Amino acid sequence: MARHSILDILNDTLRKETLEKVRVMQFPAGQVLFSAGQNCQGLPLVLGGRIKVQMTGVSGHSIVLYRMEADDICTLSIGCLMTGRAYRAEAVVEEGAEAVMIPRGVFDRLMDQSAGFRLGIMESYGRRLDDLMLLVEEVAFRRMDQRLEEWLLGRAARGAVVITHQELAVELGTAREVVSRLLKELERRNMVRLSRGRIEVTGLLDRQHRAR
Amino acid sequence: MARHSILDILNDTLRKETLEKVRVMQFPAGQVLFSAGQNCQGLPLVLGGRIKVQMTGVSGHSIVLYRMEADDICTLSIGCLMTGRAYRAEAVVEEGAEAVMIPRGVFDRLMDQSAGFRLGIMESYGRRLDDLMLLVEEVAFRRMDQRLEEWLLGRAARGAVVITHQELAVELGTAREVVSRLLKELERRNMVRLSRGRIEVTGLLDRQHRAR
DNA sequence: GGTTGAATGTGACTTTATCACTGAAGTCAC
DNA sequence: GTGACTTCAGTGATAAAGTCACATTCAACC
Repeated sequence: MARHSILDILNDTLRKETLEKVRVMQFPAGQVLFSAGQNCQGLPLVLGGRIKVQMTGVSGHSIVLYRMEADDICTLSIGCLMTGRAYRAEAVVEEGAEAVMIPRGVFDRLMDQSAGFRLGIMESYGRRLDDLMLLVEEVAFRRMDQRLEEWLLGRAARGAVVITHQELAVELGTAREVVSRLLKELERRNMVRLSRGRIEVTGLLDRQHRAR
Repeated sequence: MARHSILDILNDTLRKETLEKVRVMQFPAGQVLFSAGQNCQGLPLVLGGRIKVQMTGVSGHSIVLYRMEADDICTLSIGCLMTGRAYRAEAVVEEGAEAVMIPRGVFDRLMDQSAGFRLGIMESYGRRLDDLMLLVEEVAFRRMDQRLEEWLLGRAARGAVVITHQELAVELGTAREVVSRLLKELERRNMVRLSRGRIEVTGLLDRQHRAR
């Protein structure tokens, strides 16, 4: 069954009516949920899996803006849904995802009838704005070596990640060569072990646990 | 009288009730509308003037995220208002501004009663997300000299701006020295004339009008 | 086992950031 | 008006990051 906290908030009648009008959809890894220039068909409520949202600049470079996981709402879609503008970013499924697509009419009705639903939407928007503001700061001011180390820690503290340098460059919004060189340096310092398409974190320490 | 398009959308009863419960406030240039860490007192609807929203990173550097002018809604405040989280950014009045402060209760009521109000809020959110996404791309991938030229064009095509290099650095999210050097180079090429706290644009051409 | 394409490595060079200053332009007190 | 102060701007040296061009390596597939 479709499990999403924003649906739990609804009263029984409203939830029942909603569930009758939506369908749960499965998205295999790799599938593009939407891409730049496309129009929005409905508001996705993510039930599971992982979806990354990235945009490609005029320069042709891409950067990952944020991720959606279980219980997230695709906030980006709301604006496109309501105003009819096209998406500016692209959403790609990373881990087979499951989502409910809420069509415009149902969304309007839920916004009208449920204060809880409205709160959920507003919260989601707030989080997303926060995420993006933090990203701006990170991209503008933080050093790439630190950002790389943090990414690795967040993703694979003492484990291994399967990712190419190119993909990692898109995560951080930089160039592949920069990632390659920084990783090489980390390997030289015995903090990671590199192999083709795979990075094993062996001795990275969290910044907090290190002397500054 | 308080003129804001999102108030015009309301029906007469609702508008009247709303206007009774809010007050129009004046903010002189330089005043800080809110700053990081503070809690939100209400949703500002901007009636006039100009307010810049900027954040300061852990590094101590600041960057301007976006501006609000007449008819804008301080989207950032909604999240803080609804969830009780503190502001992460700071809003500074640039040109004497006028705004209506909508308290939480009134906001809830408007969201509940007016589909038009909801649409306005959602549109505003969508625009803001778009702005921030574009900013991320700009900061991550575009060259500083181009960004500087565009800023100057957008702000003072063939006129003069009163701004220090430091302030301009915050606009672009870079260091003062970088701005100084780039400006010096533009002056050398007779595209601007520099004086203390003032930049006169004399011969900058819009990119579209130039050969690439 | 050779071919192919993707992934990674690397040198050379440019742009941007950082640091540590110097000097110049305004402001204010007296 | 002159000196003291403060803010703003200029600059050299160096480090970090981005760009370009190409070399090498690896894995997969006939």
